[in-house]
Amino acid sequence: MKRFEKTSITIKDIAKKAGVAHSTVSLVMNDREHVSPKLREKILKIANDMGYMPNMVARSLISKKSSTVGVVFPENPHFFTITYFLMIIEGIQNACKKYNRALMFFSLDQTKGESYYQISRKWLIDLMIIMNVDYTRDISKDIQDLRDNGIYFSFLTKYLGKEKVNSVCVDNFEGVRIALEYLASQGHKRIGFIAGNPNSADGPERSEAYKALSRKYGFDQDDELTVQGDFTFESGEREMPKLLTLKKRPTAIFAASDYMAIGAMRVIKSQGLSIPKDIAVMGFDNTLEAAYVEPSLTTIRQPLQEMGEKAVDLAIRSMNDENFEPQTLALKPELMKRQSC
Amino acid sequence: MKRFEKTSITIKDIAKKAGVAHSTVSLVMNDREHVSPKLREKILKIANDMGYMPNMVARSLISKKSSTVGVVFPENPHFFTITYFLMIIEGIQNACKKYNRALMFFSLDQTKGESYYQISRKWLIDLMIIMNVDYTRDISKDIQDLRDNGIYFSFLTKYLGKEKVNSVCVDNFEGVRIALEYLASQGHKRIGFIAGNPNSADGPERSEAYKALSRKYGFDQDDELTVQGDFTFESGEREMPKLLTLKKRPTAIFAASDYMAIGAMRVIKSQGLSIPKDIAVMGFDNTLEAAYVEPSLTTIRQPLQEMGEKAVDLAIRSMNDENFEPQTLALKPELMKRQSC
DNA sequence: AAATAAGGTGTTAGCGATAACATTGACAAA
DNA sequence: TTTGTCAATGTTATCGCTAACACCTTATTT
Repeated sequence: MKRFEKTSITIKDIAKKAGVAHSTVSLVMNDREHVSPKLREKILKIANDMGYMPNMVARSLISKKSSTVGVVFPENPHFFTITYFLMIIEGIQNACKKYNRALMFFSLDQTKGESYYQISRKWLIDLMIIMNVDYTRDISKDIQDLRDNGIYFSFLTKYLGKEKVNSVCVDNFEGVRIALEYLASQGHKRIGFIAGNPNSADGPERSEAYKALSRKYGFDQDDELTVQGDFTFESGEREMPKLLTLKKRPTAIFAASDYMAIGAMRVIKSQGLSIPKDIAVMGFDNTLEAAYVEPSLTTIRQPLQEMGEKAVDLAIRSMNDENFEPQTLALKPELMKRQSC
Repeated sequence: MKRFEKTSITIKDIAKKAGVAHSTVSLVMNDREHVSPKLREKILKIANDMGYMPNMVARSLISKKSSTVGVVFPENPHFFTITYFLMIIEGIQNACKKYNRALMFFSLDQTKGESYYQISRKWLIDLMIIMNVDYTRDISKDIQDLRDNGIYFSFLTKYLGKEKVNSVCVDNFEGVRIALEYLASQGHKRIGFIAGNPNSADGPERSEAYKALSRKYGFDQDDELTVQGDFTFESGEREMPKLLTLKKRPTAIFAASDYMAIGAMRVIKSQGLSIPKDIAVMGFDNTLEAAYVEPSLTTIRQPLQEMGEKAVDLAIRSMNDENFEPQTLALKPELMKRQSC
């Protein structure tokens, strides 16, 4: 055995020292029955004295599952600097602590060409959180593969496919309603709307909610009041001038994301206009930056940490309960009153 | 074999189909020699057709190393919402892509009581990035354990112990110099300094640089011009009033972190004072928020992404080259001129 | 033409753990 | 005493993969 110069303490070492079979040690380590309390004590003591650490990899191999949570996130090169995702990850991390699992990250970019299932199999991950869905490709097959192989997962964002899957999202309709109600209560009647990424799940949903509700609240219905962004700061900066140069300027702007709202604010301020006196601005998400901008951004809070945590919870429940029906959790948003409205 | 109902494609399946031994398939999969090009082609084709994915866990077990990078981060409960760390993680993530490794996260909180080495052994991680060091406990032993067991690692922040280890940090002295030079060039002579966490590596270093250089640039030397923060927003908010109520008010504030600078700015603005007209503010770090606050924060940029990437690079080099001397990389900071000065 | 080298490929033994199954032994029932 | 039962352990076979080594071909050398 010269191949491995250094070997760490294994159950065999413990077994030898305790004068028992290694399988007995395994039973003790897994808190299973059929071991007398006295022997159990003895083995635990020896294991502790020797500084035994279970080898999770060996465990994973035999059990065909690693006790990790795999998070698959989008191809976006600057994923990690988007605080929106970060706050979700914090929630996932909390859940991992709770369930005593390690956390692994996969960017689809990195694993180019590999499907969710392939990633999971490669690393024996039995629990996946899929952070967004690229709706330009069909993922029914991916889902089927995961299902067929006993891999439990949740989507983070609403899943738009036909399948019943675990997914956690925010109640966009309610969020938009709260936002518009607040704007209405402030006396606004003419609202500019900056829509979000049409290829996402949230973008169209918020747009539709806006369309439906703006009528209800008696806002002006001109088409030119809606411009198309993609959730990014830059798109807010790009689209805002279109709204500012309208013959009849809106008195308030509702952006489908904080980033777009912040981009829009920058344009508004650069025109020498005052927020909220000349134009009020309302965002959506409550990312970290919302509290830091000047004036601070009134926005709709998504419970992002909670969403991350719940996504893991759902997947765990699916795993533990055969009969658990995959479900979509739409969490309630909340109005964050700040200075921009 | 009823224990495992479903089995995914293994090298044995491929070997059987190709009519060779599974070890030959292994050679092909690992791009090793001693396989004729023709056979290699054939095996690769079959593997591809069957949708073969190597089982990284089995690979890890036999080779005693998983091709992952383990990132150990501090106990801080809100770690993930601190953009400072996030930008570093983005760099680490980039490096992982480069070296084709997966990324695992461990919060020390989660793995309470486990040492760096124990974590690494548990998951067979042979490459670790240690995100901060709690200098209140001795980690010489941890380092020795890692070394003894062939685990390569880098610290992210300057390592203050005696051992020679890989570590990546920013050149704090140079950063402070650039900051103070700029303030001096703006005509400031009376500068308030908000110091950072004294238990970190960066805090004291920046304080000392400030002490040494403020004299050189001819700034006022009153002790009361320095207050003690801990890098957080709250500490900036807490300490700023002490500087504002000095008999002779400073004309500029230099905070050892952006978060403290932003906290200080909030206090200054709440007093009806104008930034930078009444008081200029200079930060340190260039976290995401610096660009969003109003007025935007002039600060010293730490190349955070680059630091994360370099930390992995160093560890990899240690691994690949027996003779590579562990080293400390002090990256050059950069002045980000914005509106607050 | 025989000996040697060198390239390909198969055989086999683990890595550290779990789990099915076999075995042992103590104690109760017959 | 004999048999049966069941709890407590031991034996052994994998998990999917890598690597040492044996073996069998072919080229190359003399």
